[in-house]
Amino acid sequence: MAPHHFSACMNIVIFDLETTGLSPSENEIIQIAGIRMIGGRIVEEESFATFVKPESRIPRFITDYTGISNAHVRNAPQPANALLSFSRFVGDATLIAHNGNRFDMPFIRENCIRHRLPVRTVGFVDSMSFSRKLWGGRCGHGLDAIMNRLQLSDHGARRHDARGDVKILALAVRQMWEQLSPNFQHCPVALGDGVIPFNPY
DNA sequence: GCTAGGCAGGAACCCCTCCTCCCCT
Repeated sequence: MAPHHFSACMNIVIFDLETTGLSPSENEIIQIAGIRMIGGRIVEEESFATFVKPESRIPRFITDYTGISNAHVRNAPQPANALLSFSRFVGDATLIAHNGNRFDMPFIRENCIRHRLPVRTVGFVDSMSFSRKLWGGRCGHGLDAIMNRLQLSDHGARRHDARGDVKILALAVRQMWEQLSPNFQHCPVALGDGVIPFNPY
């Protein structure tokens, strides 16, 4: 089997979560979306998206922010099932999320604990690292700032819906990666670890 | 009309610790 850091750059899943708030220990996941990128090519037809049914109601300000209402999640899978589906989609890919070191990965980890899901380790890269490496520490590294610098439009995607954000993030990652390592032969920023549910199938 | 938790980078300083800001919903 190829070393982890090699396959890491070939098979990537860029993903995003929408939640009921900012605290991984207090708040709940309401949407997961992912899109695959192989060798720098975004594979649109290999996309993943699901709403997730939270135990509590979605606060009004979250519905205003994300466009996701209680009606959207009424018949959605429970968190454990949604996370297991996501894990199957991920396979042995390396994950990328924006500010995922502090937000998305802790949310997944907390949910695995909360719902007693066994976990497995996957490679993880925070896409903010690409921006810091390219543009340094003085400018902003939020997705909006990166979109502006790359002159990326939202391509009609709805911002703050995971399906829209993940498409935009994939384009941004592809461009930033290309500027740092044009052949996509290696990952130009630090590769870390994360956990997602272990899926027995 | 509204909220909250924490990593990483930089400074100051010699190797860690502290601080502040950022960014995600």
